Amino acid sequence: MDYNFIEIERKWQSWWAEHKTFKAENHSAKPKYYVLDMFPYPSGAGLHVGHPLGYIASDIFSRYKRLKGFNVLHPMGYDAFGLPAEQYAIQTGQHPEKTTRDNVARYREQLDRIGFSYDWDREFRTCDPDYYKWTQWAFLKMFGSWYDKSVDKARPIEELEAAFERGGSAAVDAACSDGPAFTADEWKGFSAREKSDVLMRYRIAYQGESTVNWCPALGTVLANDEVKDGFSERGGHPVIQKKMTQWQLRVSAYAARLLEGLDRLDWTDSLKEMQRNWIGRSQGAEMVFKVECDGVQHDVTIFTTRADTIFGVTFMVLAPESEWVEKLTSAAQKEAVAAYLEEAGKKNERERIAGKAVTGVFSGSYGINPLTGEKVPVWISEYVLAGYGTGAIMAVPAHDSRDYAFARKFNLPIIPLIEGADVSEESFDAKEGIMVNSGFLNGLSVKEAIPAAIDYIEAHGLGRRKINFRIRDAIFSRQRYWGEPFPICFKDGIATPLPFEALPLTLPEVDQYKPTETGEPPLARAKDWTWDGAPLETSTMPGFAGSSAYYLRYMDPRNGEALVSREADEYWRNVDLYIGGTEHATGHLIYSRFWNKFLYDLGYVCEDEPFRKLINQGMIQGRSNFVYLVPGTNKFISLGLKDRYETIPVHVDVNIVRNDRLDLEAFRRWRPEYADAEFVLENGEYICGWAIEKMSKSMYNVVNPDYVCDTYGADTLRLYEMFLGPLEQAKPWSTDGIDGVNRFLKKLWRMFWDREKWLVTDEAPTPAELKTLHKLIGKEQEDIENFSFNTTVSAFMIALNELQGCSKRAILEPILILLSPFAPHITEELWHQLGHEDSITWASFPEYKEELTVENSVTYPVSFNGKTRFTMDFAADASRETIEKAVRESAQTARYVGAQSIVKVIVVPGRIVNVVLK
RNA sequence: GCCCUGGUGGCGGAAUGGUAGACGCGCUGGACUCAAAAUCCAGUAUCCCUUAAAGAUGUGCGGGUUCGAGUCCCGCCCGGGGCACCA
Repeated sequence: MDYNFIEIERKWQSWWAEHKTFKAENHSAKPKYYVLDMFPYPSGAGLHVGHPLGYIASDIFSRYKRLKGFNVLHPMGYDAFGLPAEQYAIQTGQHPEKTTRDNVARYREQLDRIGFSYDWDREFRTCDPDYYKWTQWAFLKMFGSWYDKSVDKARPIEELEAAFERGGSAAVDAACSDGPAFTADEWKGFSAREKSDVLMRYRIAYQGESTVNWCPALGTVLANDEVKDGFSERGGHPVIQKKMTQWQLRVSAYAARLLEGLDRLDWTDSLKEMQRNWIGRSQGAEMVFKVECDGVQHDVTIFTTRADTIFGVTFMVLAPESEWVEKLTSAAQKEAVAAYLEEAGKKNERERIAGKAVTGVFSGSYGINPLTGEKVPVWISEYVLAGYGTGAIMAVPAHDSRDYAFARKFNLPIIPLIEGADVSEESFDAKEGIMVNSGFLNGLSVKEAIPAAIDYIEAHGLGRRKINFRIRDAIFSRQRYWGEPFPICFKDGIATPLPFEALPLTLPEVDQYKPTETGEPPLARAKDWTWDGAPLETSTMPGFAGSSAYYLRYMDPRNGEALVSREADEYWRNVDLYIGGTEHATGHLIYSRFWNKFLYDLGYVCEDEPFRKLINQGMIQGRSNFVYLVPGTNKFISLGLKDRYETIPVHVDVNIVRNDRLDLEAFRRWRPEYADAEFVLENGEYICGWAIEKMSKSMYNVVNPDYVCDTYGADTLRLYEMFLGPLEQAKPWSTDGIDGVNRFLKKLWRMFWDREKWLVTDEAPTPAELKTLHKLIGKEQEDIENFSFNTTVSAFMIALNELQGCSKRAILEPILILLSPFAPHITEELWHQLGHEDSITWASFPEYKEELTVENSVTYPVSFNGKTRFTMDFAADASRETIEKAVRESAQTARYVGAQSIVKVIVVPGRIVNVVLK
């Protein structure tokens, strides 16, 4: 019998499906383990070999955990709302639902071929109304909640109204947008419209005006994480800053908890660091500067992290968008300021970043340094951001490089405050040194001076300690069709939530998927897009809405009454292992944590962090191949000879190259223009050049997993992707070496079969064979737990080499179990051939016996200077010569260390390998 | 600029502070074969050298700690990723 992987893989894939082998029950006596992949967006291009890397790793771990006796939840689904399907719809008129369904079907087919152990009964798409009902539900809950800072959690909005009733806005300490304070009586006197406006400033999902990223080409707003360097992440279109009223999520209210929660997570340092940067906590002080403008006094609050440098303030700066600008512009400067604002407003974000030009204008007003009483001019400049802190700063050019550049440009004074700091060429930004020119702070180090300055400021009522976060609220509406509709209508212009019974509010049909002529979102095209006579919201939710709580839905995917039942939630709790790429560090992984914490506050889920352990699989890059064309001819030169000709490199499809050798016939067939290509060969072969590039169609380096499954089988693909290198490291795909793992599987097969002859016997294994087996068991266990899958595969190869010719059931059976997470098909087949009825999935991981793996060794006492000083362990086969030499050398070593402290020296032929000290 | 990462043969990559280069690919030679494929066996860091033995040199660079450093410490260089007028 031959190793016919095509037949074997097909057979077991359908067997698993029929027997629902991987169905997870929500009740079990076994301990639970939840393994999740970041679900894919089903694009039209299908999967390439890079996609399954993380899926294979998580599948191996799932199967391993099952062998270890866990009840494993390992689900899969699709993040199906999104831009590409919509843009395809705009071009072709095809409904995104249809495109999505087709793409999902193709993904499913490709995934099925790799033999994943998903519980497909739990599959869903985020665009299924049964699913997005719960996305809409969560939104309504956020709409109906506010954030109480005094207890640090979200609470129902009714409780806020009650508090206003009792004591007005002063009665609560809430995370909210800016607005005027009011008393209980004023609240009671407000109209319905006014009350609604006030509450909107407090809601966790709220509508508010802010500067947003507007992408004209896409016709929609984007969240901060969807913009990279001033261009949209999807499509790469320019993005501009625009003030607009949009739905937003008050993520900023959770900033401190999102930051603090990271300490309890088993994530990589780099990913935690990315989130920390994104959240951007900074500790400092708010200080009030009196500012006089045309004889009128104002109190302007600034934020600084360097309160110690207050004696070096030589000017103040306002952000152009700051509301202070209008109040603090003097009559004399009005024109100049207006001109500056207009100029600044024209620039888009990209130019602002790229230019980094120092620009600004004098406002005409002067502030008073609260400590020195000194008068300093107030300037306006775009280097100060309106959205951070208070939108106003005190400038200390001697110790802040941005202030320094500004001071130089506009000739403002620079006062150094740190002993020995030379500020003639550049500012001294470091937080070290001894303070000078700083009144009561003189003589303190910077680290002492910062708290001392803040203490002084607080004691004199000039300001207070303050922690600022960089993270902004998430813009939650998109002017697009293919997303969740908002369950919100506008009754008399007041945003009103739809009742729960109205969910899911399904997407209406529209005749076209693009915005209307007047620039309204596509949903404005829908007929009768109203609820109870009131117009419905026409924007839809962003992509991250559907992916923020999907891990909860897998626990209980068909529940019509709740996102997840309390029972299911309390059983599965949260994700034990989450595998996916780093690209979601500041998007999905922040939003999910926020969303989960919100649901936790309201008591819908029992864990406040969704993903306990997270592993980032590295990206698989493409390995492109080149042929070298002599321009103007049809002649191609092999790599080693190309320098003898004038050539240009041309990308060649990697699928017709093996081990950098070009398949000449396939090349001639590849393109009509190459049909009569000529080749200059070396040693009868055409050697291609290569380069590591992103895997993409245009570079002809895309490798489809189907191709690998056809030629080598899914088991080879799985093993090979793991063998390629460490899971978390980015690495190029190359098919070089795939033969090696394929050979390994064939070798395994031949331990069972010699052509038609069944080889397995019930003979008892030798000690050496047992030693090999137990070495393998120990190594497997350790490496899998550490996600070191590449060395695990190596360990199998070593074991098989050592066990050559051994066809004993007592050895082969445990090996099949060990290997089954990696190569489930071949092991399942051989397992059944050994006479088992049940799936290998339900076998137990073999028990590890350490005593069977200890190296044979002989212990000798070593004496010198007439005394036995220590013992040495030698390999059993070490020669007399070796031993004598080792003793001589170790005696020298012993003198260095002091012989008494040596307990033993382990020696293998030739050299001392281990000196064990007491 | 700041923060993560990583740097080891021809290639992918192994190495709790203890024989550097496991395992695989590739390459060389051999066996089997009419021949090839498949399979199996042996060799394969560099230098010196006909070869071997024996040396010497070797983990980006320069120092240090240690009986002993790819691994730990200090200072650089280079690649990959993230953040960035965030006061």
